[in-house]
This record gives sequence, structure tokens and C-alpha cells, in this order.
Amino acid sequence: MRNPSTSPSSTAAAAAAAATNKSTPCCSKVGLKRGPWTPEEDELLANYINKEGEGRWRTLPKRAGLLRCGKSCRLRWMNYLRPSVKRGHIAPDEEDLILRLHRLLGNRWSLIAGRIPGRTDNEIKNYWNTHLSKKLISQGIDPRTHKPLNQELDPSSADQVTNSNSKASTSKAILNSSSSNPNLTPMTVSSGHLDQRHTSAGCGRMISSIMMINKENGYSPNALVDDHDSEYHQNGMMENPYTSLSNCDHHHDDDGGLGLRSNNVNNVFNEGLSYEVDVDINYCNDDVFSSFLNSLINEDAFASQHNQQVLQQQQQQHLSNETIALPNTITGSSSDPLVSTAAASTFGLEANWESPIMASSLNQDESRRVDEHVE
DNA sequence: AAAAACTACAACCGCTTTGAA
DNA sequence: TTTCAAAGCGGTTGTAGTTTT
Repeated sequence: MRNPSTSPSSTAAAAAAAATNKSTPCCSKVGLKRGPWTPEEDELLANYINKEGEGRWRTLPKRAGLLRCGKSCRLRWMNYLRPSVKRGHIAPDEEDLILRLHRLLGNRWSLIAGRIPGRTDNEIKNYWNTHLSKKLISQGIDPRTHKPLNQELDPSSADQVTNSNSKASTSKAILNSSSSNPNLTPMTVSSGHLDQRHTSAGCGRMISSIMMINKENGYSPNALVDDHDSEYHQNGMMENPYTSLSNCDHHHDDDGGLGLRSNNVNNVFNEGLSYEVDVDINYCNDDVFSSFLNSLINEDAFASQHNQQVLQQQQQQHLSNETIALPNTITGSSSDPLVSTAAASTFGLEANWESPIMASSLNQDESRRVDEHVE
């Protein structure tokens, strides 16, 4: 899309970089082409990779006879030329899944893409920015927090909103929020570097995904904190510095599944009382995080199952005529579509706000659809 | 019919992380 | 332990295409 010869930002950036003696973008090297790819270039790249395989991007252009930088080649291959890339409109079920995953993971586009076969992070990111975020806003929902926009005006949640997209300030924000707002129940699900490179290497960077569970309004998904944040540990949020649902990722076509290596589930705070979830997954395999994520996504499946069990118990106990205080997720009055009842109960969570968009798109086939995607 | 505004998305940039030397 | 190249990620930009005025 970009015209290399008319891109003011690129030329300005290159000039600025030269002036400050900083490293220039690889594409700024003299003689390297930029901008839209031609069919001929696509063919050259695809043919080369089909023959020689991916990798060694820096030297690939020269070997393939392309006047492009390696980064550009990699991007073109990953986002456009790979055979596994699915082109075309995002289906409603894919859209629904994106919404759910975004609510869980925030702007972790590569992670989200990893759960949606054939879709690239770039495509999902673009789709989010051009469609879904606007759709949410039009329905009065903050696309960052997935909470009703009018909730954002609530001063008690200001910190959370303000910091939701800030990796650097996340841990403090969480601590502040959880301490100042008793309704916030932070759930720490640390995961290692949710990155693609774990496949051959060991654990990557350890990042904790902190899901802020707001007992009234759901939770903010974007909070991420580095496990190395000592302040965070010092505040007792974690006992083990590497409490993680692990390292890992997925990726589109490399290893399939989320591939998260779990260590353990962290403390869950509830109204000032902390207790450790009685689930030791220290040595769990890669499926654990994937399963956990699935459980979060497949709320409906769990909820309906749970509902049935509860109803059966009620019938057996002849309590049908009595009023029983049941959690909202069980009564079905409202539930967080992204937090399964099972997962919520397992992790000590309750959430009872539902996105209209997601709610409207939910149906009985939901769990099956999600499973299909995931698998 | 032309201009302006809007939309979609490919591509680029800067930064971070990783692993090898 | 340090350095550096490679790879990857998320945010942003620029432009072609479409719609509206």
C-alpha cells in the first residue's frame, strides 16, 4: 500500500536516523525496494520458501533474488503468502471468538491469531481496529476493557481503565486497584512469554497475564505484568517468582495449540482474603494453559453443564419450590461469556456482566464452534 | 461529475526477547 | 557475562478503494 518513493515518514525517519547515527530500518538500505509487493515478487518469495523453507530472513532476499529486506519478506510471507493463511471475510463465529479472546488476552494479537486457524495477527488486529472496536463502542462498550462505557466514568475504576493497556504500569495498577477497590478481584494467570519462539527453546520471557476480575463488571483483560516485577512479588501476589501458566504459544501453524507450559496457578484474592487455588499444575504439559483458556472461552458449555447438575440436585432434594440463592452464572440471569462457570468456580471468580455483542451471538452451538476453532 | 470524507488493510517502524558466539 | 544478529510483536502509517456530499 505504501509508495516507497512518496512516504514522508520513511524518508524522514531514515534521515533522522542518519542524523542521529542510529541504526536505520533495514529497508532504508540503498537499493532495497519498499511498498506494495508485485505478483512477481510474491512468486519469487513463495517459490523460494517452498523450496528452501522459512527462516534466515536476513539473508533470504539475496538468496531468493529479491530486492527487499528480510523483515519485509518475512511479513509478506507470514501475512499473505503462507498457504495456511485464510483470506476473506471474518465469519461471525470467528468474530465472536476474537471478541472473547480479546477480552481475555487484550491486544495480544499473535496469541489471538494463534487460536483462530488461518488468520494472522495483522489481519485480526486490523479487523479489530476497523470493525470490532467500533462495534463495541457503538454498543456502549469500551473496546479496551470490554466494560460498559458508563462504567468508565466510575472513579473507582479509573485506575484500571487508565492502566489497562500499559504493560509498564500494570502491576502497580493492579495492586492499587485491588487494594482501593474491594470489588476488584485480581486473578493472576501468569504465562510465560506468549511468544512463538518457545518451540525449540525453553522458557521465554515470563509474563503474567493478570485478569482483573471485577465482581460487578467483569474484568479487564489487558493487564500484563512482568514476573520480574519485584514489587509485585513483594506485595505477596505470588509466592513463586515463576508462577506461570507458562511459556508459550502456539502459533498458527507451527506447533498447534497454545502450547502453554504451566507451572502453577497463583493466588486468587477475594475480598481481601487470599487463598491459593488448590490446583497444582507445576509440571503440567503444554495442554494445560490451552485447556484453561478453552475453559474460559467455553463458558457456555460449562455453564449449561453446571446448570444441569444444579437443577438435578435441586430436583432430587425437592427444593424446587424454595428460593435458593444461586450465583448469577448458574441462574443464567447474566454471566460473563468469557469466564466459564467451571473456571470461575475453580479460580474463585465470579463475573456477571455480559457483552451484548457476544451475548447476542451466543447460541447452543457455541461450545462446539469454539472447540472446532481451537482444535 | 468532482471533491471530500471515510474505510480497509498492507506494510513499515521501533522495540523487546532470545540464543549463540 | 556481554554483545549482537535474528526473529517476532504491537502500534502506526499511508494509500487504494468506496461512499457521501
